[in-house]
Amino acid sequence: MESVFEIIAEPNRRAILSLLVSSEQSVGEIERQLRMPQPTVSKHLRVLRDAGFVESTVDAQRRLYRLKPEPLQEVDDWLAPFRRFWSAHVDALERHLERMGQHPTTKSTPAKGKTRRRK
Amino acid sequence: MESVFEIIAEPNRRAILSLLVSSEQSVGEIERQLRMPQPTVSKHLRVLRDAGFVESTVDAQRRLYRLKPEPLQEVDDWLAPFRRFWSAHVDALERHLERMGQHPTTKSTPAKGKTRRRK
DNA sequence: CACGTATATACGTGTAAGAGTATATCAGAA
DNA sequence: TTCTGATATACTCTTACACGTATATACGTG
Repeated sequence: MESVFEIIAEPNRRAILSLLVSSEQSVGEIERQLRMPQPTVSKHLRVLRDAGFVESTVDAQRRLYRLKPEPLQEVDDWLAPFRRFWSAHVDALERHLERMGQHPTTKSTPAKGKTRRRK
Repeated sequence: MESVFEIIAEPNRRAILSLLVSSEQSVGEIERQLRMPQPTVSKHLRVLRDAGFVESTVDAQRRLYRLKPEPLQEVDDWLAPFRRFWSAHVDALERHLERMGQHPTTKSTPAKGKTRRRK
């Protein structure tokens, strides 16, 4: 499995991680909320645990899984250089649109702050 | 190929992206710097281009590839909730270490306060 | 034109990973 | 102990994808 990027390439695993960001969950809770078969959940949790994305504690027959920050921070670190790159790009684009006096995609961006867009 | 996460799961593609963050490069330059066979480079560039990670312009026989920000921003956006999560965690850890009177990662603050509390 | 350089694509192959099903393990209740 | 609920693992099957090799396309130069 190797890298953290391969781990989060799997959609179900990303779903599980997103679910755990709010609070810890048991396997059954994950299973029900994400509507995926229990072995699937367990197998993905195994992968996530081996890679350090989650940890678990035992509560009677249940296992409670919770998030661990390090691996995703690694992804975040990898993104750092690109973040610098695209903020420069956004600035350039804004200056360009400014000179053009046009706002084709954004409708009069209110004020300051980073203009984050989502697809 | 679907998602941006699957695209960046491939180590060679990440290497190419990292290379392009500094400036645009031709296929041959990428090939030489990363020491990978030319068809490999071209194929990965094809994937990256189809996914919107890069764009290319023609310069005689060469094609110059450069980075496009949007897909990686998508990754960055997905990371946002987790960032909030782990910054809370770092704070908790720091408070905990504070109570323990230890600073394993930061070199400041010599051993002061013997508040040996356990959780 | 022919030739060399630069890049793209086609084809065949191996391998790994996810899905589904069945079963094993383990804890608690009766 | 036996039964039930909760979770983990084993096994098979299928598919996707990365790779290597070969070839095609395109451009520039002699």
